[in-house]
Amino acid sequence: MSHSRIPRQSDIARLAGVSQATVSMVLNDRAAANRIPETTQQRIRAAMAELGYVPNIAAQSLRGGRSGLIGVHTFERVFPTAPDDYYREFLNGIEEQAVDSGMDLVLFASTQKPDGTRSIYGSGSNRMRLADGAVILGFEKNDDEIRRLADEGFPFVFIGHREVDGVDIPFVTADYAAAMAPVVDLLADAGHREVTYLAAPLRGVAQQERLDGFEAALARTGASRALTHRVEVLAVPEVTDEWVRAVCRAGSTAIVVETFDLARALSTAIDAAGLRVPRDLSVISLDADPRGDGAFSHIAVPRRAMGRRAVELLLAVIEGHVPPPLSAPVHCCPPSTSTVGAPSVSLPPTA
Amino acid sequence: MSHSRIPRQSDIARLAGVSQATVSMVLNDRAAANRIPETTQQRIRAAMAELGYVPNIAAQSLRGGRSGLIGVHTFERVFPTAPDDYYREFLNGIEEQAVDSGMDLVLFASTQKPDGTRSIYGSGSNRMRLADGAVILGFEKNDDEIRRLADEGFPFVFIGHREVDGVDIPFVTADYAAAMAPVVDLLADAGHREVTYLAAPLRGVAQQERLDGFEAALARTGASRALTHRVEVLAVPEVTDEWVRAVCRAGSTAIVVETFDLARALSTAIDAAGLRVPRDLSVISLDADPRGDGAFSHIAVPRRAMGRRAVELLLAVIEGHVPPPLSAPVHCCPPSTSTVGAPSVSLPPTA
DNA sequence: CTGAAAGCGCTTACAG
DNA sequence: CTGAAAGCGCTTACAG
Repeated sequence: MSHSRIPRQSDIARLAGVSQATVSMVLNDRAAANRIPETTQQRIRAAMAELGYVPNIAAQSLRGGRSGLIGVHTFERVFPTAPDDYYREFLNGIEEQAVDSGMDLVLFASTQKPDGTRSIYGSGSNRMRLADGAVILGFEKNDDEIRRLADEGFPFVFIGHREVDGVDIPFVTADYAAAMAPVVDLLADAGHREVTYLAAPLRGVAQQERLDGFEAALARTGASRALTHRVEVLAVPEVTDEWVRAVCRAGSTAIVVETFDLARALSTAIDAAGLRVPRDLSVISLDADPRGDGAFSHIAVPRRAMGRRAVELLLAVIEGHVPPPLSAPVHCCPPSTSTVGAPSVSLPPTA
Repeated sequence: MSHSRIPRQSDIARLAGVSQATVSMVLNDRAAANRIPETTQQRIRAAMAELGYVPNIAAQSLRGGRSGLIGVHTFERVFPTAPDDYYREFLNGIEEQAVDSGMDLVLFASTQKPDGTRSIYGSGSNRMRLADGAVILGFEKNDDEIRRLADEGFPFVFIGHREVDGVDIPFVTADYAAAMAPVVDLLADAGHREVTYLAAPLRGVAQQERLDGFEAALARTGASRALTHRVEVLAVPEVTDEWVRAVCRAGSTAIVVETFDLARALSTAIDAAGLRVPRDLSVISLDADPRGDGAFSHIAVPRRAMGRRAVELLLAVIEGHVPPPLSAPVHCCPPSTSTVGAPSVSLPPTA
């Protein structure tokens, strides 16, 4: 337990018999450019190994260098208590790419205010500047803080489509519009005339893009295929067998369900209503169940890929390689057909 | 997009007509100590507000030593691909306490080597020093790296019981030994004479402590209650209805299952064997299902509480308040009785 | 090929 | 009551 003082570059320099600046050069691979002889480099590296040298990130960062840190920020809590973490797969992807890129991740927990929301500047100081850049995700957004961040020239990217007046925001989004076309085709091909779109009450960017994409696809094919839709915004507890029966009675023969938690509730409700999919009702989910055992045909939002892509994009922004605005679309997978069938001709049993 | 330079203390000082040092004093609430007049303070605060001043963390950190960062390290991957993340609840707890303590979290992704393992010094530099201290968790351990870390005087705590020769490691563990006593009592009280302990093949610290605790509790009450046990180490796919029948035929009337994934498999297998719990077989799980809908009575490993406690402990270590060695036990909750009944008198149906 | 020096933005004794 | 100065550990021109 020697508790030896943490070595700094000057310690290495002394041991290797060179100047501290030379140590820095070798460390930063500027050795070749500065024509430092291989033997000197080896001596320096040996000294670094012997003393167990590790750069002081704060000093590097202050000097203008890189910290090797990628920030992850949400304007709400990162690890929700709910068992099905919406952020989970994004984080997995971010982490994977961080591993591949040799970066570490900073989760900004200190920015959380008593009300549970998170603020970049709320604590009085922008902790984010510790990192070389940040990936920002989540439902909430705060245009003022985003604008200020951009104004400071801090590199960041969003997961999900974001637009803030006067700021060019690089973001990664899934190509919902493209993914919705096959969904609409599938339903139209099967002969459906009216579909109910079961939407989540929390209208985050991802949710809205799905609905917009769906309606756009519908409009595009509207002329040729006589498929209409109605939208219902429901919370999970509201998705009951009663509701399912009402949907059928109202004339819908298919349901497009927006999120995996609604899909779970819908599956239960359909069972409770004594209906069978796709015999009595066709269903497509616009989100894969993270548990991997979703009841319905679905398109899968490629969250993990989006997380990976966000880090790649951020790294490019940090390098200054990206002329904003730039978005990096990620394709969704098309749905399979198993829970889509022909429209039911008979009305379902009432109560 | 003014890209106005980020204001620093000297900018405020100029605007307020004071020196930069005075700005620093006001900022750090040393104004009173230094008897700076209220009017001057107000002028300074007004200037800070006007320029939107935010302290530079890197500079503060460089000067003061603290980074406000808590490292989280595992010797294996942090975010496994498996849907049921073993680390998940620990991380939730760590994050919660970080929020409460105003610290940020660093996930060391850069330390991952191509084989998927993670090494503190493997990359040539100890990135961990970037943080004020670290919480280390997971199955794997690397005594050499731990020893070196301790030798450097770097503050860290473990989640899970760890012992390394020559190093006093502060850790947080659940009090498995204490939690096993009621489990054994429950089974003995119900009249069971032989119980099968279904153990996970991955013998991590937590697993071993559970088994040790169980056997210790058995030994303690062994004289008075005639309860014997046999241990079977099985992977999830090996937990079949066949196996369940074999267990019953061999004379066990109860099963203690070590982990939640084994518990899930066991539930399916028992159903497949046509048996009912607790009528034909009593079962206790030694781990709560993260999904929250486990089939059996269980004791719950307080992972979230352990995560929180680990951060608290780490902060104490960082402050130098803790005379190592120290362990912070966390109690398990006792099991309820609903899936424990009297031993079945009849043998189960064969095939 | 290598070193001396400036400076990143801050805090903290230390003088006035 | 306030300012000038040192120094935290680094990187990067700039001289030799």
